[in-house]
Amino acid sequence: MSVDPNPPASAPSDFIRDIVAADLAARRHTGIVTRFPPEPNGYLHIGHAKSICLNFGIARENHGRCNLRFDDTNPVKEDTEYVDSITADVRWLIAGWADHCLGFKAKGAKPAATTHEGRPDAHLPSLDPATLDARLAASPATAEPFFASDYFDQLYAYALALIRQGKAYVCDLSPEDTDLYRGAPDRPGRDSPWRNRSVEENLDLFRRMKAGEFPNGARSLRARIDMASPNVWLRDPLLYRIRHVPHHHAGAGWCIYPLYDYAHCLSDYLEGVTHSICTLEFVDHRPLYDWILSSLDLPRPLPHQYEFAKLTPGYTLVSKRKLLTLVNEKIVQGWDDPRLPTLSGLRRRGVPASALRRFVIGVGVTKFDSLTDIAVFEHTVRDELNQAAQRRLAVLRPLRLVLTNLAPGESVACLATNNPQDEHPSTRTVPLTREVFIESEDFAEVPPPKYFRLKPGGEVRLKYACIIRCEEVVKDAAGAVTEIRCTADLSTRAGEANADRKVKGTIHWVSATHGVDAEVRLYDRLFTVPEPAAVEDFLKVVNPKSLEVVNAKLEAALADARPGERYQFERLGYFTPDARDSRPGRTVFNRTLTLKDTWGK
RNA sequence: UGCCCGAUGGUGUAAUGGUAGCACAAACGACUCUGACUCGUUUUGUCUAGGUUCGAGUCCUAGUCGGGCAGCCA
Repeated sequence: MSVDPNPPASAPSDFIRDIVAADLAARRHTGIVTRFPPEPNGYLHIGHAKSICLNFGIARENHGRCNLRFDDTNPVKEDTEYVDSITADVRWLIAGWADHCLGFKAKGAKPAATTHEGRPDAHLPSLDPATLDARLAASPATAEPFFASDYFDQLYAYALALIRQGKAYVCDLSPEDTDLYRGAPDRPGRDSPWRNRSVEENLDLFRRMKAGEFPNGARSLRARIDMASPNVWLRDPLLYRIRHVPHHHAGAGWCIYPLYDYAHCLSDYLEGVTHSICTLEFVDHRPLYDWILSSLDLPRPLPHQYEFAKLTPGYTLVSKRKLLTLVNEKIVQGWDDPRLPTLSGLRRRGVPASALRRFVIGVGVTKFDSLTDIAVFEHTVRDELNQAAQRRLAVLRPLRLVLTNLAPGESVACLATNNPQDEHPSTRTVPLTREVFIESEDFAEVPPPKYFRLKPGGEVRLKYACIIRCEEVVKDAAGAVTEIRCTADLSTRAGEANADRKVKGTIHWVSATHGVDAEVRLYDRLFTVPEPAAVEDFLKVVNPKSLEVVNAKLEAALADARPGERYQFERLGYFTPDARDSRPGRTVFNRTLTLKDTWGK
């Protein structure tokens, strides 16, 4: 026996992981199965990332699995477009981290009738995740995520069983009357007049509901629990409603659809889920989750529900409805707009999945609703990108600068470091020419205090090149600066006699003759306040400067940058080619984040 | 005036009856061919009141404050 020389650094611990560990220690389960259960009615966002990382994280720490399951019990709001985007987003987020825990099933598979310890059962475990990748690579059409709608037959059978036990009944109350009979949180409800129908009548009516004999809303199947319960979710909650609409995954065979509370716990059971982790608003539903499962004669260990506080990051929104408003009102340009906290938006913006994971894992898991400082997220992204991003020179707002002592055709080769964070950094050559562009804010005719960039008569170093002195400022008729004329001291280049001469400022630049033009999109926070969700009209606090488009000058090496690559434009920030709008020969860059700026503006 | 959940620096969290720690943020300083990175220093905290205990952020009681719950949404 040897001790692991490299135990995982600070393995995360929280109240849910403690429960999982205790369950394992007590041998309540032989393996851990979690699930991530989105409804396919919108795009995944950073809040979902926390849930994904929690569920997949627990699976990977315990050599378990996490099933991706679509909670698709309401066909009127759902669409396969979302199934596809959600599947892609999840796989992107966990790639290289928890792929080996991803629970998928064989395409078209449904729960199989089995027996467990001599008792009848139904079960749909996941495919072995270890072979899933190979399977998907060889034949993508043979595996798919789980769908609650694949359990409709089994769920129907369970409903019949509940009816036979007198634990469910068909209710003829209209939706309005159902509301009235439910009472209020501080006032008990009243029994439905249909609560005491015979088992035979309930069976007959429920079969006829399924057969399509009744219109939408005419009847429902309800659990028979307690109309006076202080917990409103126990006041004979609906199990099935009538909806004469086809289903995007299950097809046209159904006109009754189960509700969340009924479908979710049983879906967990059918898949062999051990720990069903959801957000705080479901705490009140837990007794119902347990009631349904314990009311049926289920032979395998029952899953249990645990709740945690969802992630609420500052300066943004994570409400599907409000996100949809931003998209529909054209405040942003789609679900994958880089300003949105959607996973597709963050990906397009250039945020690495690894940084997103580190962030959502780092905020911790508690039962306390909190507002997470977006600076923590930004710090995490900068930290990852600082390590990984290649450095390049780019000028966002060009100002022409002429080096008067260089000849017009002259080109001085300068060695630039690709990434100083690398242990053995590689280099590239950038050409210094008579005319270059510098950042217009790196010159000030009347410099503010402590300004150590270029000013009349002042000196500054051109990064990777040499020290220059500002000799002359050229202006147009309106008095605006159009050109700076300087002399270059080539003896201060690396390797030359005066290479070590110090000047306070170093600025970036791009050769006017070798540089290329590019559209660069400068993104900023979408909202001007830390908690836009708390504002009456969130559209009033949209940041009018959340996107600025500039025509930038880039060093030539950037001409064939590809989507997926990430760069640091020195002294400016992190940028990535836009995957949607870039064309060969015309790369569009998105700014992921600026560099931290302790000098301020 | 029902039920449920919660409360630790500015923010997010850790401490599982025994030294209140970490990260971010902020401030100052060092370094610097990125005002980045890195490094150093500093500021700020257990909601209140009782109780149990040698000892309480932790356990108990009461209160205060905050959040959730009355979809045929999830």
